[in-house]
Amino acid sequence: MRIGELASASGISRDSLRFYERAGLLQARRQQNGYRDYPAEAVQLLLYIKTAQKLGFSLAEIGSNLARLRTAPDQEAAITALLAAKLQVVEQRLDELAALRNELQNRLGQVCPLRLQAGPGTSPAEAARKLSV
Amino acid sequence: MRIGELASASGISRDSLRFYERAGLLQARRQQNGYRDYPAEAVQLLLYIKTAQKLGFSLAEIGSNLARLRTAPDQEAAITALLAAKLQVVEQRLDELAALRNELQNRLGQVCPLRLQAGPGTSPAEAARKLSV
DNA sequence: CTAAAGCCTGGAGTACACTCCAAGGTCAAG
DNA sequence: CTTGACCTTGGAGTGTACTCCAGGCTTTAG
Repeated sequence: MRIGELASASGISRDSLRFYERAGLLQARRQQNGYRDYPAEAVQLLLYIKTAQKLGFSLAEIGSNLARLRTAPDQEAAITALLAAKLQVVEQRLDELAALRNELQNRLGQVCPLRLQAGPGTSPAEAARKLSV
Repeated sequence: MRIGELASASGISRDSLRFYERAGLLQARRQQNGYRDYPAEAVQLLLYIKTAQKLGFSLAEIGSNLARLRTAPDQEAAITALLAAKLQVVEQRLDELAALRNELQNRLGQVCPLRLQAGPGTSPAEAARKLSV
């Protein structure tokens, strides 16, 4: 599989794929002509990378996770550990966001969210204060 | 209030405060000697900025939100609209994260999350495939 | 055989949000 | 009157994750 195919199969630009290679996330064999040659599984690996990014992992973190995975004596245990760690991150973010949502809902739940505090001649800074969550 | 005081009161570095000024987020009057002079409300405004950043708004977005706020004919309606927009963003992120959490929990819920698929000689790419959420 | 499409490399550029620095002005304490 | 803390400016540097480009091979289609 050449880089262009992988790019369209994964939805990740050729330039990004080469960038990932420099970052150590994605290896490629080379054909005689020097072209990169990817195994079919690379698509899945990129899917994983994308997901991890969505979860807020940096490429560096993803890379070291993959490296740990490669060298783990018990790969299944390693994967379970990674999943558990991911789950923790996700749940922490969920909590934070839920707290923010509740704050917002409280303020919107009032008939007029600012009526109790607002006076005439409200300054921008005052308005901002009322916006602070 | 001078920049150093505001920095320690808000937990934002002096350099960042000057950066925010260049970005149009934070104005300051000047004293005779040229020193920046901030009103006490600046602390609250920075609190709002921090919160908005946590919510994933870029400084540019935050700046234009503040500008809209400043010029809104009905400031209360404008704030309500901003809060509602924020709430939408937060809820969308909550949904995405919840979906990811469910995926992770499903995989972890199995006695061994990979037992059904794993065989001998599992390659890194295969392992990654199983990690794809 | 030629043209187009695809690949290679190294390096520059971009956007974001800082962060640090040099060179210098201001001010209060000792 | 000096020392040290604090302030000013402009500009350079950092890290992340790309994105684009020039210059030059290789391959494929007609």
